[in-house]
Amino acid sequence: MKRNSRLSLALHTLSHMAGNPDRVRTSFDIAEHAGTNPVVVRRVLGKLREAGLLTSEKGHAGGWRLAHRPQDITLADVYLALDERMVATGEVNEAPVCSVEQALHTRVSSVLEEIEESLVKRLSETSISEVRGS
Amino acid sequence: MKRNSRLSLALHTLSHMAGNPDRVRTSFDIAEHAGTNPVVVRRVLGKLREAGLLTSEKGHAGGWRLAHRPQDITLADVYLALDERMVATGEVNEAPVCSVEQALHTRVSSVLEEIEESLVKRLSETSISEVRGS
DNA sequence: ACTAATGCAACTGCAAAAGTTACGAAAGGC
DNA sequence: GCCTTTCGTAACTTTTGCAGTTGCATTAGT
Repeated sequence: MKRNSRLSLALHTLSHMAGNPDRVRTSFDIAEHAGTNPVVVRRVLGKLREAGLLTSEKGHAGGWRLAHRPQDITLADVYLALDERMVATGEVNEAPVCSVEQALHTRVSSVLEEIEESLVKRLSETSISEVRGS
Repeated sequence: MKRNSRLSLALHTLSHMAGNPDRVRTSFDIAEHAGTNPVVVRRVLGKLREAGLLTSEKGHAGGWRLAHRPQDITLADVYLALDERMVATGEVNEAPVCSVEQALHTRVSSVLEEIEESLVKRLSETSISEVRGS
């Protein structure tokens, strides 16, 4: 797993959960399936819990579960929960050195923001329950 | 300079060149203005030369110059010359572990490819000569 | 009590990219 | 012809972000 690994992990996990929503899964099981580490899983899924997509329970028989029906969770929900912003950075030009750079930044940023929006819109058209069926 | 630093450097430099196309600039001058290092500048601008956007000359009075009229060079040309692909990765799933992951990858990749295309299209609408004027 | 799970903080390891140094090649001025 | 200036490029070092790891506290079920 290389680039966008957090997003990949999150989407992969939730897609599986969508196929069997009642089953509770431990970080350990998820990590094993995804070829990673329970702590990493908890870090990533923790963000999804903060966003209200998942719930987690401690102790015996604890683990992770979807907070909503699979068809009510879209790829955009997952993407936004991780606040990754693949396209636009939202960075602020700390020291706007020269006017050309400033103008350029403004111009490019607005394009990137627009593209970012259309990415989210596109992702919101697919729920995690409909990933199967190519 | 942080993320997308190569692209930032390239766009910034070319935008300046567009404002005074006949002036030859050395890597040293460009680096100084951009707050970086001549070798880094040569690395980045070298890609643009390969793509036919710039020419460089060695020796006394050598340096960098635009290969075309500023209005004929678009932001997309620069972006593509660096082959950065901000959105889509073009990565191939080396070991498609499970069918869910496979289906997910297919689905997400097609969205990202589409977004990548629209980014390039959007960037191609602006030339480096029209960066001024917010 | 004991065990199994999350939550979290701190540290390590690694890989990608920038930065740096060094040297060779070419072009022009003297 | 020699010297300076510039690019071209390779090799190395530094920085940085992130995954991975370890350790421990907390919580819940048996």
